[in-house]
Amino acid sequence: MSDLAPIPDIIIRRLPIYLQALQHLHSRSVVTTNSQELGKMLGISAAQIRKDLSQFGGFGKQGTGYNIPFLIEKLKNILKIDRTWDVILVGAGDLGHAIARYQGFQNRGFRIIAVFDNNPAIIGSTIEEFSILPVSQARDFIQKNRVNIALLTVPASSAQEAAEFLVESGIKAILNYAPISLLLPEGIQVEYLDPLLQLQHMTYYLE
Amino acid sequence: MSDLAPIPDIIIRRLPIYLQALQHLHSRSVVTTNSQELGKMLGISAAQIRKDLSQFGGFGKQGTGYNIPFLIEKLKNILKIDRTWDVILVGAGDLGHAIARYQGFQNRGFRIIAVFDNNPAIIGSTIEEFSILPVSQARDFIQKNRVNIALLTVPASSAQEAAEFLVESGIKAILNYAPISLLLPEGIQVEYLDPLLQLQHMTYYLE
DNA sequence: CATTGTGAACGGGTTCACAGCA
DNA sequence: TGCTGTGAACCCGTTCACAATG
Repeated sequence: MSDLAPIPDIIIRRLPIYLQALQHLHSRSVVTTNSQELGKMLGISAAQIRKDLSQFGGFGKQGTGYNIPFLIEKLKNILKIDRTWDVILVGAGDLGHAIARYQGFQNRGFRIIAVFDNNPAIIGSTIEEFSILPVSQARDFIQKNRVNIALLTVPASSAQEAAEFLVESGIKAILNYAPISLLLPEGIQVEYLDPLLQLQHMTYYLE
Repeated sequence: MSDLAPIPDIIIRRLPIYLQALQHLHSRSVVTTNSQELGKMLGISAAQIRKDLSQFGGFGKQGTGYNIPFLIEKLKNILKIDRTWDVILVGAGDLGHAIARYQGFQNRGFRIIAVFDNNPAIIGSTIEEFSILPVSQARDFIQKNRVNIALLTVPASSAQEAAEFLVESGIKAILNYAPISLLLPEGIQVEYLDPLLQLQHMTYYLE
């Protein structure tokens, strides 16, 4: 627990996966698990799971394994998802519309609280309960509501510009749906979500 | 090019990213680039880009760098995306609907050619030009049309079962939108697409 | 006595530095 | 001269193996 050295990011990336598996077990009323069972579920070695979890403290019990509700709580703590995060959606095109309508985020710790676009033709129209706001109002909104996270669903051609504006406005983490790499200051979290990259990776192994 | 040893998967994963950057440069009519410029665009070291590309042959020219159209062609070859891949969409709930309507795959080397679901209430209804087919017809369809790739957008609770059925029917690659790990035979490609995992990873670094 | 937690060994990906070449 | 291609060095993540323990 005495983390003078930062925890490797690659471990942090696995924690949500562990959490997902644990919640799945929990939903089936399983109370205890162990590194071997988790490993089989996830295709990860038991040793790695033990080593990953041990970075944060002794969550397990020798001889019995891990208590699932307890470990879920701990992982949520570590990942800071023991709360609900407000996020904004920037870009109300087809993709943005689909995401705004999609209920998958709500109840899972993230809540879309506003939708922005800069197309005058759609500003003021509504998606679900959201009235589409002009991007020019985003800065005030972000600061007033202390929003840290943005979902970026603008076209690739304006993604860099939009991202820079969001960062200047106080956004600290961007989930980028646009198929383009963003260059942003150190310390800004960026994740990329492009199904095409994943499809293109898989085809290498086909035929 | 004499690959007795297989190319590490981590390199294959970077190729689509390189391709994306190259296509971006190409669209701006840039004809030549080099490892340093690409590295800056992508946040990857120049040495790594050179080493990755050299795995597949000498694509560059000392002193000048890489010819963009040539390198794009080569990467498409390697990734086998110098053709169009037919894919099926399995699961026509909200998410499946959004993906079926979304035009982002067409014209980028992948084409949805059918949509399946097992809910009698929606079988036969249409999304765009697709008539939703019963899953029971999927096996024949996959085999007749030699489909290799499926987008899986069923609920998490039925994803494992659906995936197994698809694999038995001949599917070789699954892009899994359901928030659950799949256990499938060796040799089947699986990619996971769950925005929540990415959001949960980013929150670790916030505040 | 089954399973964790962990130092040590291992393996492999990344960086370095420079020879080679247009 | 400028940039690629690449062996060697380095670094870091994974696996191994076992002591510790409830």
